[in-house]
Amino acid sequence: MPESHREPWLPSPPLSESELLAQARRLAGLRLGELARLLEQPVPRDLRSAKGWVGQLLETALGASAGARPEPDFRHIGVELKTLPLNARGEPRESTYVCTVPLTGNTGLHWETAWVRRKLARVLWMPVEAEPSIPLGERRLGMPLLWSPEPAEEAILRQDWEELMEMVVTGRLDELSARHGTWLQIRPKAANARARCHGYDAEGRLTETLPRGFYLRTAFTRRLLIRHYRRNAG
DNA sequence: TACTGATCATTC
DNA sequence: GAATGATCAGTA
Repeated sequence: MPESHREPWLPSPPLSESELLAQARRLAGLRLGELARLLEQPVPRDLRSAKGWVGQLLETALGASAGARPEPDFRHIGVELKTLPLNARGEPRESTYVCTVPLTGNTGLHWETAWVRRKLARVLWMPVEAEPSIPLGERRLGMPLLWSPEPAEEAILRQDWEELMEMVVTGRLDELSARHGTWLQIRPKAANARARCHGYDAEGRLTETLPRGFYLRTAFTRRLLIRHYRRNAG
């Protein structure tokens, strides 16, 4: 993060993990309004019509590749950026979107090559205050965490993924709900409930269905925070 | 009040 | 339309 100056600040993509982490650490403690001012961006009145604003602000500040491409945010170093909205107690307020659920083209798919696994292989978590009572521009960024799943964590994520994808490939889309999965869940991911994409029904026929995404439950990210930020409690 | 299902903005 | 960034908001 630069000292206060008057020229536009245009961060470039980090060349290494350590460079990315160092830059992220410089952002810790900043308020969103301060960061927005450095990047010469307006602060929305609230997030109702700007739900992705915080994440996109951080992408810009850290030099992530913009856009909606299905790639890691920092492609050449294979790191995904995730903001983690925290309540007043320092706990995650929301689940974390991971990626779209592939409803077709899943023949021969394995965990080892699954997009979920690749996305979660290396994540830069950026905690950010998200109490509704705090004006958006006043909310502070927390200390980042560069994270990879531990083997025991990945085993459970894998189990969740395999159970969920088993329902997808057998066409039991009507049974798919957010209630399945220990840490990973599948929920709607669409502009609205009328949105449609292709999937398979139980008879193996192509059908129209609601687009869905993989999400990490707050139980997972809460545990992650405890383990990495509170040694005495972890 | 936690959680699930719904929704918003933008890019490709 | 499908992917990204997520939070909203009704209800169990």
